[in-house]
Amino acid sequence: MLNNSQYIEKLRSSGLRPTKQRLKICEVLFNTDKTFHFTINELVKRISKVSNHKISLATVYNTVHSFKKKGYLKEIPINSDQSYFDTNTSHHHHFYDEGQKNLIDIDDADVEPVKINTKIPGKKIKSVEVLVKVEDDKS
Amino acid sequence: MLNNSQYIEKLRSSGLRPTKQRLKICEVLFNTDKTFHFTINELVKRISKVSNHKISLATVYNTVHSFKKKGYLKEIPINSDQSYFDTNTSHHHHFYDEGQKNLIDIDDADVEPVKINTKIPGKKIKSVEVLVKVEDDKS
DNA sequence: CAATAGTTTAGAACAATTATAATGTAGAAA
DNA sequence: TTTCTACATTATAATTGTTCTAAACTATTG
Repeated sequence: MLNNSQYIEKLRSSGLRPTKQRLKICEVLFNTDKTFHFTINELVKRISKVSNHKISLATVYNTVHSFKKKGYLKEIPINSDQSYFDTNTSHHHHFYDEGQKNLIDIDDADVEPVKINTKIPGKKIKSVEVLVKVEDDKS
Repeated sequence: MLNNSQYIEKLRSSGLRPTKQRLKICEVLFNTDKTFHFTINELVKRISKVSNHKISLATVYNTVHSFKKKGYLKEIPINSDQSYFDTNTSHHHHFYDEGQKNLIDIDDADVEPVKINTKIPGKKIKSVEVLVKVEDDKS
Protein backbone atom coordinates (compact mmCIF):
# COMPACT_ATOMS: atom_id res chain seq x y z
CA MET A 1 0.00 0.00 0.00
CA LEU A 2 2.45 2.61 -1.15
CA ASN A 3 1.80 5.77 -3.05
CA ASN A 4 3.15 6.66 -6.43
CA SER A 5 6.33 8.37 -5.32
CA GLN A 6 7.10 5.49 -3.03
CA TYR A 7 6.87 3.09 -5.94
CA ILE A 8 9.16 5.38 -7.90
CA GLU A 9 11.64 5.16 -5.08
CA LYS A 10 11.24 1.42 -4.75
CA LEU A 11 11.84 0.84 -8.45
CA ARG A 12 14.72 3.23 -8.67
CA SER A 13 16.43 1.75 -5.65
CA SER A 14 16.40 -1.65 -7.28
CA GLY A 15 17.76 -0.34 -10.53
CA LEU A 16 14.54 -0.30 -12.50
CA ARG A 17 13.46 2.89 -14.20
CA PRO A 18 10.11 4.03 -12.93
CA THR A 19 8.20 4.09 -16.16
CA LYS A 20 4.48 4.75 -16.48
CA GLN A 21 3.88 1.11 -17.26
CA ARG A 22 5.82 -0.24 -14.32
CA LEU A 23 4.12 2.15 -11.95
CA LYS A 24 0.72 1.12 -13.21
CA ILE A 25 1.63 -2.51 -12.70
CA CYS A 26 2.92 -1.76 -9.19
CA GLU A 27 -0.39 -0.17 -8.42
CA VAL A 28 -2.35 -3.15 -9.68
CA LEU A 29 -0.14 -5.66 -7.91
CA PHE A 30 0.71 -4.00 -4.65
CA ASN A 31 -1.94 -1.39 -3.90
CA THR A 32 -4.10 -3.77 -1.97
CA ASP A 33 -4.40 -5.14 1.53
CA LYS A 34 -4.36 -8.76 0.55
CA THR A 35 -1.75 -10.47 -1.53
CA PHE A 36 -3.00 -12.57 -4.41
CA HIS A 37 -2.13 -15.02 -7.15
CA PHE A 38 -2.37 -14.31 -10.83
CA THR A 39 -1.53 -15.46 -14.29
CA ILE A 40 -0.27 -13.06 -16.92
CA ASN A 41 -3.66 -13.10 -18.54
CA GLU A 42 -5.43 -12.20 -15.35
CA LEU A 43 -2.97 -9.42 -14.74
CA VAL A 44 -3.62 -7.98 -18.17
CA LYS A 45 -7.34 -7.97 -17.40
CA ARG A 46 -6.83 -6.26 -14.05
CA ILE A 47 -4.70 -3.61 -15.71
CA SER A 48 -7.26 -2.84 -18.36
CA LYS A 49 -9.89 -2.55 -15.66
CA VAL A 50 -7.93 0.17 -13.91
CA SER A 51 -6.60 2.06 -16.89
CA ASN A 52 -7.51 3.14 -20.38
CA HIS A 53 -3.97 3.10 -21.69
CA LYS A 54 -3.31 -0.50 -22.43
CA ILE A 55 0.11 -1.88 -21.71
CA SER A 56 1.64 -4.10 -24.33
CA LEU A 57 1.58 -7.79 -23.52
CA ALA A 58 5.33 -7.97 -23.99
CA THR A 59 5.78 -5.26 -21.40
CA VAL A 60 3.61 -7.12 -18.93
CA TYR A 61 5.77 -10.20 -19.40
CA ASN A 62 8.96 -8.16 -19.13
CA THR A 63 7.78 -6.38 -16.01
CA VAL A 64 6.58 -9.48 -14.25
CA HIS A 65 9.90 -11.13 -14.94
CA SER A 66 11.93 -8.22 -13.69
CA PHE A 67 9.75 -7.92 -10.60
CA LYS A 68 10.26 -11.60 -9.99
CA LYS A 69 14.00 -11.20 -10.39
CA LYS A 70 13.99 -8.35 -7.92
CA GLY A 71 12.02 -10.42 -5.47
CA TYR A 72 8.76 -8.47 -5.65
CA LEU A 73 6.95 -11.51 -6.94
CA LYS A 74 7.26 -15.24 -6.61
CA GLU A 75 6.46 -17.79 -9.24
CA ILE A 76 4.57 -20.81 -8.03
CA PRO A 77 5.39 -24.14 -9.60
CA ILE A 78 2.12 -25.71 -10.57
CA ASN A 79 1.75 -28.37 -13.04
CA SER A 80 -0.10 -26.44 -15.60
CA ASP A 81 0.02 -24.82 -18.95
CA GLN A 82 0.57 -21.36 -17.58
CA SER A 83 2.70 -19.59 -15.01
CA TYR A 84 1.24 -18.58 -11.70
CA PHE A 85 2.65 -15.68 -9.75
CA ASP A 86 2.17 -14.61 -6.15
CA THR A 87 2.42 -11.12 -4.71
CA ASN A 88 3.05 -12.76 -1.37
CA THR A 89 6.80 -13.23 -1.35
CA SER A 90 7.05 -14.47 2.19
CA HIS A 91 7.73 -18.10 2.84
CA HIS A 92 4.55 -20.11 2.56
CA HIS A 93 2.96 -22.98 0.70
CA HIS A 94 -0.12 -23.69 -1.37
CA PHE A 95 -3.23 -25.69 -1.82
CA TYR A 96 -4.19 -26.25 -5.40
CA ASP A 97 -7.59 -27.40 -6.51
CA GLU A 98 -7.04 -28.88 -9.93
CA GLY A 99 -10.73 -29.06 -10.65
CA GLN A 100 -11.34 -25.38 -10.14
CA LYS A 101 -7.78 -24.33 -10.97
CA ASN A 102 -7.86 -22.51 -7.68
CA LEU A 103 -4.78 -21.65 -5.69
CA ILE A 104 -4.90 -20.94 -1.96
CA ASP A 105 -2.17 -19.88 0.42
CA ILE A 106 -1.22 -22.08 3.32
CA ASP A 107 0.03 -19.95 6.13
CA ASP A 108 3.59 -20.92 6.91
CA ALA A 109 2.60 -21.48 10.53
CA ASP A 110 0.23 -24.21 9.38
CA VAL A 111 2.98 -26.34 7.89
CA GLU A 112 5.52 -28.07 10.03
CA PRO A 113 8.98 -27.19 8.76
CA VAL A 114 9.96 -29.58 6.02
CA LYS A 115 13.06 -31.46 6.94
CA ILE A 116 15.20 -32.86 4.14
CA ASN A 117 17.74 -35.39 5.35
CA THR A 118 19.77 -35.66 2.21
CA LYS A 119 21.67 -33.35 -0.05
CA ILE A 120 23.29 -33.07 -3.41
CA PRO A 121 27.05 -32.54 -3.41
CA GLY A 122 27.99 -29.06 -4.57
CA LYS A 123 24.45 -27.78 -4.42
CA LYS A 124 22.64 -25.83 -1.79
CA ILE A 125 18.95 -25.50 -1.14
CA LYS A 126 17.39 -22.41 -2.63
CA SER A 127 13.78 -23.03 -1.72
CA VAL A 128 11.44 -25.68 -0.41
CA GLU A 129 7.95 -25.53 -1.77
CA VAL A 130 5.04 -27.66 -0.76
CA LEU A 131 2.09 -28.04 -3.09
CA VAL A 132 -0.94 -29.72 -1.62
CA LYS A 133 -3.37 -30.84 -4.26
CA VAL A 134 -6.94 -31.11 -3.09
CA GLU A 135 -10.13 -32.46 -4.55
CA ASP A 136 -13.78 -32.57 -3.63
CA ASP A 137 -14.42 -34.54 -0.50
CA LYS A 138 -17.15 -36.95 -1.50
CA SER A 139 -17.15 -38.99 1.65
CA MET B 1 10.55 -55.32 -15.93
CA LEU B 2 7.66 -57.18 -17.52
CA ASN B 3 7.56 -59.00 -20.78
CA ASN B 4 5.34 -58.24 -23.71
CA SER B 5 2.43 -60.43 -22.76
CA GLN B 6 2.49 -59.03 -19.26
CA TYR B 7 2.16 -55.51 -20.65
CA ILE B 8 -0.72 -56.72 -22.79
CA GLU B 9 -2.40 -58.01 -19.67
CA LYS B 10 -1.63 -54.86 -17.73
CA LEU B 11 -3.08 -52.64 -20.41
CA ARG B 12 -6.10 -54.78 -21.00
CA SER B 13 -6.89 -55.01 -17.32
CA SER B 14 -7.01 -51.26 -17.07
CA GLY B 15 -9.24 -50.93 -20.08
CA LEU B 16 -6.61 -49.84 -22.57
CA ARG B 17 -6.24 -51.74 -25.79
CA PRO B 18 -2.76 -53.18 -26.11
CA THR B 19 -1.74 -51.59 -29.37
CA LYS B 20 1.70 -51.84 -30.92
CA GLN B 21 2.37 -48.22 -29.98
CA ARG B 22 1.33 -48.55 -26.36
CA LEU B 23 3.38 -51.71 -25.95
CA LYS B 24 6.42 -50.01 -27.41
CA ILE B 25 5.96 -47.12 -25.01
CA CYS B 26 5.53 -49.53 -22.09
CA GLU B 27 8.79 -51.12 -23.05
CA VAL B 28 10.61 -47.81 -23.19
CA LEU B 29 9.12 -46.57 -19.94
CA PHE B 30 9.00 -49.64 -17.77
CA ASN B 31 11.55 -52.12 -19.07
CA THR B 32 14.30 -50.85 -16.85
CA ASP B 33 15.59 -51.33 -13.35
CA LYS B 34 15.58 -47.69 -12.45
CA THR B 35 12.67 -45.33 -12.69
CA PHE B 36 13.32 -42.05 -14.45
CA HIS B 37 11.98 -38.62 -15.35
CA PHE B 38 11.21 -37.47 -18.84
CA THR B 39 9.62 -34.85 -21.00
CA ILE B 40 7.55 -35.76 -24.03
CA ASN B 41 10.41 -34.75 -26.25
CA GLU B 42 12.86 -36.96 -24.44
CA LEU B 43 10.42 -39.85 -24.62
CA VAL B 44 10.07 -39.43 -28.36
CA LYS B 45 13.86 -39.61 -28.67
CA ARG B 46 14.06 -42.73 -26.54
CA ILE B 47 11.39 -44.37 -28.64
CA SER B 48 13.15 -43.66 -31.89
CA LYS B 49 16.35 -45.05 -30.43
CA VAL B 50 14.67 -48.39 -29.75
CA SER B 51 12.50 -48.67 -32.80
CA ASN B 52 12.43 -47.90 -36.49
CA HIS B 53 8.71 -47.42 -36.66
CA LYS B 54 8.16 -43.95 -35.40
CA ILE B 55 5.13 -43.26 -33.26
CA SER B 56 3.19 -40.14 -34.05
CA LEU B 57 3.72 -37.29 -31.61
CA ALA B 58 -0.01 -37.10 -30.96
CA THR B 59 -0.01 -40.75 -29.97
CA VAL B 60 2.84 -40.20 -27.56
CA TYR B 61 0.87 -37.40 -25.91
CA ASN B 62 -2.30 -39.49 -25.83
CA THR B 63 -0.52 -42.48 -24.38
CA VAL B 64 1.33 -40.55 -21.73
CA HIS B 65 -1.93 -38.93 -20.67
CA SER B 66 -3.79 -42.20 -20.47
CA PHE B 67 -0.93 -43.83 -18.59
CA LYS B 68 -0.98 -40.94 -16.18
CA LYS B 69 -4.73 -41.28 -15.74
CA LYS B 70 -4.31 -44.97 -15.02
CA GLY B 71 -1.62 -44.23 -12.48
CA TYR B 72 1.31 -45.68 -14.41
CA LEU B 73 2.99 -42.29 -14.51
CA LYS B 74 3.08 -39.21 -12.35
CA GLU B 75 3.38 -35.67 -13.56
CA ILE B 76 5.75 -33.51 -11.57
CA PRO B 77 4.79 -29.91 -11.05
CA ILE B 78 7.78 -27.86 -11.98
CA ASN B 79 7.61 -24.34 -12.89
CA SER B 80 8.70 -24.69 -16.42
CA ASP B 81 7.65 -24.52 -19.99
CA GLN B 82 7.23 -28.23 -20.36
CA SER B 83 5.69 -31.11 -18.50
CA TYR B 84 7.86 -33.53 -16.59
CA PHE B 85 6.75 -37.07 -15.98
CA ASP B 86 8.04 -39.70 -13.60
CA THR B 87 7.90 -43.46 -13.99
CA ASN B 88 8.27 -43.68 -10.23
CA THR B 89 4.70 -43.49 -9.01
CA SER B 90 5.47 -44.14 -5.37
CA HIS B 91 5.29 -41.32 -2.90
CA HIS B 92 8.44 -39.26 -3.03
CA HIS B 93 9.70 -35.75 -3.62
CA HIS B 94 12.18 -33.93 -5.84
CA PHE B 95 15.20 -31.76 -6.05
CA TYR B 96 15.22 -29.49 -9.05
CA ASP B 97 18.29 -27.72 -10.32
CA GLU B 98 16.98 -24.81 -12.32
CA GLY B 99 20.37 -24.07 -13.79
CA GLN B 100 20.81 -27.50 -15.30
CA LYS B 101 17.09 -28.25 -15.57
CA ASN B 102 17.89 -31.43 -13.72
CA LEU B 103 15.39 -33.34 -11.65
CA ILE B 104 16.43 -35.75 -8.90
CA ASP B 105 14.33 -37.99 -6.68
CA ILE B 106 14.34 -37.51 -2.97
CA ASP B 107 13.73 -40.81 -1.30
CA ASP B 108 10.58 -40.58 0.76
CA ALA B 109 12.53 -41.76 3.79
CA ASP B 110 14.69 -38.66 3.51
CA VAL B 111 11.82 -36.27 4.02
CA GLU B 112 10.06 -35.94 7.32
CA PRO B 113 6.33 -36.34 6.73
CA VAL B 114 4.85 -32.99 5.85
CA LYS B 115 2.23 -32.02 8.37
CA ILE B 116 -0.46 -29.61 7.25
CA ASN B 117 -2.42 -28.16 10.13
CA THR B 118 -5.20 -26.58 8.17
CA LYS B 119 -7.77 -27.66 5.67
CA ILE B 120 -10.24 -26.40 3.14
CA PRO B 121 -13.89 -27.12 3.87
CA GLY B 122 -15.34 -29.66 1.49
CA LYS B 123 -11.98 -30.62 0.07
CA LYS B 124 -9.67 -33.46 0.85
CA ILE B 125 -5.98 -33.79 0.28
CA LYS B 126 -5.06 -35.67 -2.85
CA SER B 127 -1.32 -35.30 -2.74
CA VAL B 128 1.45 -33.45 -1.00
CA GLU B 129 4.44 -32.67 -3.14
CA VAL B 130 7.66 -31.09 -2.04
CA LEU B 131 9.89 -29.44 -4.59
CA VAL B 132 13.34 -28.48 -3.35
CA LYS B 133 15.05 -26.08 -5.67
CA VAL B 134 18.81 -26.17 -5.51
CA GLU B 135 21.60 -24.07 -6.91
CA ASP B 136 25.38 -24.18 -7.06
CA ASP B 137 26.93 -23.90 -3.65
CA LYS B 138 29.46 -21.10 -4.06
CA SER B 139 30.44 -20.83 -0.45
C1' DC C 1 19.20 20.48 -23.93
C1' DA C 2 21.70 16.26 -26.28
C1' DA C 3 23.33 11.84 -25.87
C1' DT C 4 22.53 7.22 -24.56
C1' DA C 5 21.18 3.34 -22.40
C1' DG C 6 17.23 1.22 -20.92
C1' DT C 7 12.03 0.52 -22.18
C1' DT C 8 8.04 -0.17 -24.68
C1' DT C 9 5.67 -1.77 -28.56
C1' DA C 10 3.27 -4.48 -32.28
C1' DG C 11 3.77 -8.16 -34.43
C1' DA C 12 6.40 -12.16 -35.84
C1' DA C 13 8.29 -16.32 -34.26
C1' DC C 14 8.42 -20.19 -31.41
C1' DA C 15 7.53 -24.28 -28.65
C1' DA C 16 4.48 -27.21 -26.22
C1' DT C 17 0.23 -29.06 -26.51
C1' DT C 18 -4.42 -30.12 -28.23
C1' DA C 19 -7.88 -30.64 -31.90
C1' DT C 20 -9.39 -32.55 -36.31
C1' DA C 21 -10.86 -35.72 -39.46
C1' DA C 22 -9.42 -39.45 -42.16
C1' DT C 23 -7.51 -44.04 -41.87
C1' DG C 24 -6.37 -48.16 -39.37
C1' DT C 25 -7.01 -51.92 -36.01
C1' DA C 26 -8.38 -54.81 -31.79
C1' DG C 27 -11.88 -57.38 -30.05
C1' DA C 28 -16.53 -59.03 -30.18
C1' DA C 29 -20.29 -60.95 -32.59
C1' DA C 30 -22.16 -63.45 -36.24
C1' DT D 1 -13.31 -66.61 -40.29
C1' DT D 2 -15.45 -62.52 -41.75
C1' DT D 3 -17.70 -58.47 -40.43
C1' DC D 4 -18.70 -54.79 -37.54
C1' DT D 5 -17.82 -51.15 -34.48
C1' DA D 6 -15.73 -48.58 -31.11
C1' DC D 7 -11.42 -47.24 -30.01
C1' DA D 8 -6.57 -45.73 -31.69
C1' DT D 9 -3.34 -43.73 -34.60
C1' DT D 10 -1.84 -40.43 -37.76
C1' DA D 11 -0.39 -36.16 -40.19
C1' DT D 12 -1.37 -31.89 -39.98
C1' DA D 13 -3.73 -27.76 -38.57
C1' DA D 14 -4.88 -24.99 -34.79
C1' DT D 15 -4.27 -23.06 -30.37
C1' DT D 16 -1.97 -21.19 -26.47
C1' DG D 17 1.49 -19.27 -23.63
C1' DT D 18 5.67 -17.09 -24.09
C1' DT D 19 9.82 -14.99 -26.15
C1' DC D 20 12.11 -12.44 -29.85
C1' DT D 21 12.86 -8.51 -32.90
C1' DA D 22 13.79 -4.20 -34.40
C1' DA D 23 11.95 0.25 -34.52
C1' DA D 24 10.15 4.05 -31.78
C1' DC D 25 10.19 6.10 -27.29
C1' DT D 26 11.75 7.99 -22.79
C1' DA D 27 14.19 8.49 -18.27
C1' DT D 28 18.41 9.81 -16.79
C1' DT D 29 23.12 11.75 -17.05
C1' DG D 30 26.34 15.14 -18.43
